[in-house]
Order: sequence, then structure tokens, then C-alpha cells
Amino acid sequence: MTAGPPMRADARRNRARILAAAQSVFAEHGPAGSTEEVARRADVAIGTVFRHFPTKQALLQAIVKEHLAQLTADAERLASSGDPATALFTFFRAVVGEAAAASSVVALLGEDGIEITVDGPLGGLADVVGALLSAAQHAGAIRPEVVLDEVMALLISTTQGALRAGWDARLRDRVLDIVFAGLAPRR
Amino acid sequence: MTAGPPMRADARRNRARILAAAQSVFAEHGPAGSTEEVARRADVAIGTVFRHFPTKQALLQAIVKEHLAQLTADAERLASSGDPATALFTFFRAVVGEAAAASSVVALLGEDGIEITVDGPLGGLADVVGALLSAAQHAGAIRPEVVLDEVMALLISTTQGALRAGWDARLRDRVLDIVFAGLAPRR
Amino acid sequence: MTAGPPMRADARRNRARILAAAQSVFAEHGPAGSTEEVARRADVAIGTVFRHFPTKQALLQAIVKEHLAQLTADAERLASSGDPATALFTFFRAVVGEAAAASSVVALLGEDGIEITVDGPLGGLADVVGALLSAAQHAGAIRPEVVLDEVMALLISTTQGALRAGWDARLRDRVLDIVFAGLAPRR
Amino acid sequence: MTAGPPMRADARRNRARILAAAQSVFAEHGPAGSTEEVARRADVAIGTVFRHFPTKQALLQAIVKEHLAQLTADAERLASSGDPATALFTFFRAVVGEAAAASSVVALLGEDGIEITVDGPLGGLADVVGALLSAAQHAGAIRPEVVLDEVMALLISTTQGALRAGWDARLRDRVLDIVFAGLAPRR
DNA sequence: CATGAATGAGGTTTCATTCAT
DNA sequence: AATGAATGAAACCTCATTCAT
Repeated sequence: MTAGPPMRADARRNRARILAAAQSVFAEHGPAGSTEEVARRADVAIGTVFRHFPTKQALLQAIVKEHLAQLTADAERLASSGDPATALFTFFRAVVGEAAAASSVVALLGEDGIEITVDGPLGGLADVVGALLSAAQHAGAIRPEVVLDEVMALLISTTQGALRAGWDARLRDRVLDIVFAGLAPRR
Repeated sequence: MTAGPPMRADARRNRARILAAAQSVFAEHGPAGSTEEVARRADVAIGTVFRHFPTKQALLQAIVKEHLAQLTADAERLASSGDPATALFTFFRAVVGEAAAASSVVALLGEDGIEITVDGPLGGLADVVGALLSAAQHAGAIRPEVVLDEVMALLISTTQGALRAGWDARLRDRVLDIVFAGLAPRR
Repeated sequence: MTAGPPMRADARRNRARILAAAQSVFAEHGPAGSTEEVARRADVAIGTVFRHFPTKQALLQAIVKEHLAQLTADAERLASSGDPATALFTFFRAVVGEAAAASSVVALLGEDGIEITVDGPLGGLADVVGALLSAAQHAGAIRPEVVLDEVMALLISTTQGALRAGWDARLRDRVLDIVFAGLAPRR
Repeated sequence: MTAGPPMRADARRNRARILAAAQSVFAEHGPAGSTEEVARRADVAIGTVFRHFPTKQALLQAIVKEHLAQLTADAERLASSGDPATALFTFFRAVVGEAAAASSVVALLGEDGIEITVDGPLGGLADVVGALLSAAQHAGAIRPEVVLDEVMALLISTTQGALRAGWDARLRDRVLDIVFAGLAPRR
């Protein structure tokens, strides 16, 4: 690792403020958020942002890295102190809950992208999926208490997961097997 | 609906080419893809794109709409002709498979966003989640044949799903209940 | 003059409709008004506009020409039938009144240009001119009933006139002599 | 007023250059002049123009504002030091003279708008107005030394004034009364 | 080190004009 | 002759990045 002289106190303070500002800007606008807005919220000049992070990419990566480090620390805490049978589930819920919260912020501010809601353009699709769901439930392949919203949410989730993480065919199959097992009736 | 005179042959041809080009451009670069690139791939002047779709938003919406219409048609076919017990699962697999294919294209071309792979920056997190997983398996809360990749894939999926669709707390709980049921041992 | 075969009836009808549409479009938006808007209001395809007037310039010129022909006809009527002592003044009033009416339309629609009103950015200037006016009135050089609005209006008028018509120094002097004589007390 | 830190030297220099360039560009082409041309004449990159004036409107307004401030300063000087009986007239002449000079530039470069000259398309109209003028002079309603050019210039001036400033009926009448008094014989 | 002005490529959009239908 | 789709230059504006202060 490049060690160099230890960072000056003000430099370290600025680095932290920039990261925090970037966190909030990119949470609201996605990667489209502007570097200048980050500088503004960090109350720092634009040049300072670029001294700490030589490109916008670097800034984005630093945020992701920090976020992951945070998550990792949380998970470690659970691993050493929680109930082994439920620790994973607890962690899972925490992570997903955080994402949902971030997304609410975006929704409040008026999304600039495309709407992905069941009430919106997905309506037509949801109707047909609803039909497929009923059929599967009548055939006894899916538990009766499962509702359409849940199935659509799972569909969107796995689709986005596959889209962003580049699953290969085997992983895809196994992931869906798990989801489908979750939908199936208890034997 | 506004019917008007039927579109001229060349206009209809161009509209289709533009949509196809846009499909591929936005699949590769996301909404950040440029309208000029769309025009280039459609082999059409930039003005033609804007004659058919007066804003970039309109173009994006048209693509989403068309994609959804396609999916809906597929689902309808399955609803009327497939085995009710499996039709939903078949559809689910098809959609997720398509997303995964699109994502491979992106991977080939070098993503401009942030990498989300288990080998990359997620490595550290994956290690801890692996520990949580083992613990849960030892405690008999998760089936022994489930592997880390699958859990990470489910985590990323649900996170992205929540992020993009704005789930409320109840939906979130129920979706995760289903996923967790899928991970639990068969009684 | 290019005579050619006489215009077809529909062609002549279209020509008239285009001129009328252009009249209204350019009255509202100035020369910045778009040719396509003209076609729309004339209920004619854009190609037809260009068949009749090969460039936008030609269209603008045709309008001006027609407007002038109209004014000329009005003036001729007055010349042959009106009271010689007042005919010119009558004509003058009619022309200026028409311009003021057109300008009201623009004002109603929300101007896109720069505001030229006494209440707006002209305010500061108006104050000083008011001082100059008072001084001149006290000195007996300008009639006491003249008010600031009138002087500002004359200033704007002559400025715009000079700006658009390219007066030489002699004409400028004589025009202002006349205006100043109009402001001076009756001997 | 928002004071903030004083502008950096280079920024102030550029701001001035941009304003000067804009002055000349808009003098030549009117508001249709392009912002890029302004940047070119100021020898500055396009981004710099937009850093100083976030929209084209802002740039236009800044110019008008500056011009008015200049005129106001001139008028103030006259108000405090000139002969009260003639100060207003002096100011009037200066302003109109300036406009005429700007218009000469336009004429040299070839106007893109519509020509408004007595020799051009106004010719026909001028003939009739000439007739009205002669009649009025014979009737003793207008001084004999007034010539057609002057009347046409006054007509164009007041028309443009009314067109751009949106006069109401009363102001229009009073302005024309003054002009007509200026044309009338001295009693 | 921090500042913030300058850069300039590139994005979206408009619109006069051409030309196949 | 009319239609209206296509063209493409050019406009306005944004923003990641550089560099003088």
C-alpha cells in the first residue's frame, strides 16, 4: 500500500465530509449526481474533491467500499454475538431494509428515471402474472397465502440481481430453485 | 386513441429501427446511453429520432412499454397453453434468463458503473456472510447444500429490488419470509 | 416579371392561408416564430409552405410587402377622400394604433425577450430623465403639461427608429428638431 | 445584496470581455445572436460564458442592465452640470445618436431581418404619404419646410416604439399630439 | 493544500430545408 | 401540387476535469 506521510488533519476531515456528501448525493440522484453538488454539500471547493478522488469513478468506488466495510462490520458483530440460527436472516433484513429506505428518499424527491411500480406501466404484466399465480395455487404448486405483490417483488428482485451481477446459467437456476422452494407448500 | 392516417412505410421502418437501436444502447449503458448513439446505430439522422420520440424520456418510456408488452404476451401464451403448476416458474426463469443475458453484454463491454461481483470488492463481505451461513447450517436453520454464491445472489437481488421498487415494510417482510422459507430445510 | 401559367385555384387558396398564418405567428413570436407553426396554423404541410416561399426570409418579406400594400391602400383612400389638413394625422394614428395592438397580444402571451417598460429596468433611467424634464420645464423650455411617460415614450420611439432604419446625422437632427418643437411651449 | 468574496482578477477580466463581446454580437444580430459567437469574440471557452451568465436570458439582461446604468450615469452628469433648458435635449440626442451608430454597423454587415428603408419596399407607401404631406402643407396644417424623409422617420419611430413598449391608447394619443405639434406651423 | 475559474467535449433539442412518396 | 418524413447544422447547456491563483 502507498503509505506516504500521514494525512494532515484538515485533509482527513475534508475526505470524510466529501464521502458523506457523496453518499447523500448519489443516494438521491444515482450515479448521475454531479460532482459539483457533492462539493457544495461537503462545503468544499471542487478542486478539493478531485485532490482526494482523482475521478468520479474513484469517488463512487470509495463510497461502495465504505458501505461494504460498514456492512461487513455489522455482519461480524452478528457472527460473534448473535443466535447462529437467525443471524444471517437478521443481517439480510437489515440490508434490504436499508435499500428500501434509500429508495423512499428517491421516491419522495420525484424520480427522473422510469417508474417501476405495480400500479404504473407494470399493470398489464401484473394481471397476467396474477393469472399464472392463481393457476399454480389451484394446482397446489404454490402456497395459497402468497399474493401477487410478493411474486412481482421477487420477479423484479431476481431480474435486477441477474442484470447487475451477471449470473451464469447454473447460479441462476439454483437461485430460482431456492425462491421457488420458498413459494411451494410445506410438505 | 388518436388514430390519424396510417404511418408512412419509411416512417414505420425507421421507428422500428430506432427502437431496436435504443434497446441495445440502453441495455449496454443504461439510461445514460446517448441519443446520438441510438441514431448512429439505427443509421438515421438525429432529427429523425426526435421526430419519433420528442424527448429522451419518451424514447426510454417507449422501450420499457414495448418490453413489458412483449413479456405480457409471453405470459399470456403460457397462461393459456402451459401446465398450470409450472407456468409461472417457466415464465420467471425466462425473464430472469433474459436479464442475465443482457448483463453479459454489459460485462463484455466493460461496465462504466460499479462492479458488483463476489470476486471484486464484495469479497470481504462475502467472507463474513459465509460465516453466518455456516453457522445457520450447523444450527439446522438452512439446508446444507445451499452455497455462499446463492446466498449472495439472493442478497443482491432483494436489495436491488427494494432499492428500485420502493417496498414498504410489510412487503419487505413477506418477500424475505418467502426467500427464507426457500432456504430452510424441508420439514 | 415571371408570369408563367396562372396559379391553380387550390394553390392560390393555400398561398393566402399561409400568409395569414404567418401573419399571426410572426405577430406573436417575432421572426423567431417557426415555419412549422405557420404550416400548422395554415393547415397545410410544411412542404407546401416551401413550395410557395422558398425560404423563411421570402415568407417574411412577403408579409411585410403585403402589410405595406395594405397600408398604402389605406393611405390612398384617405388621400382621395379625407380632409387634407388632417388626413396625414389620421393615417399616422391608425398605423401606430395597429402596432400598439400587436404589441398587446405579445404582452398577453408572455414576452420571451427583454422587458422594455418604465416600471421595469428602465426605472432608474426614468428617474433621472424626470429630473431633466422638470428642469427644462422650470426653465420654460418645455410645456408644463408634458409628463415623464410621454418623454420616455418619445425617447424609446426615436431610439428604435434610428436603430432599425439607420438614420444619418442630418436626418437624425431634423427628426429630433421636430420632436423638440412639439415639446416646446407655444410662442 | 449578496456580497461574497470579491471576484478573482481573471474572473472579473473575463466577465468584462464577455459583456463586451455580447454587446457587439447582439448589436449585430439582435437577440438571435448566438452565445457561442459571444464566447468566440471574448476569446473564452463556452463554459466560461455560462459560468458567468447561467442562461442566454441572463446574459441579455446583464447587457441591458449595464447599458441602462451607463445611460443613467450620463443623464445624472448632465442633470448636475448642464444648462437646465437644454440638458434633456442634449441627452436625447446622444441616445438616439448611439442607436443610429449601432444600426450603421448592422447595415454594413448585411441585416438578416427585414429591410426598413425608404428606398426599399417602403417606396410605394412613401409616395402616398408624400401626397398626404403635401396636402397637409397646402392646407397650412404642417410647416412647409418639413420633408417626406422626416415624416417617414417619425412614423417608423412611433410605430416601433408602440410595438415594443405596449402603449395604451391614452399614452399613444399624447405622444402623437406632441409629434403633431412639432410638425405644425408656429403660431 | 485549498480554491474556484476555465476548459471543451458531448448531450439534448430545434428547425430551416430537402426529397421520396 | 401536396404531403410529411428525413436531414443535419447549430443552438443552448452540463459537467468531469485541469490549472492558475
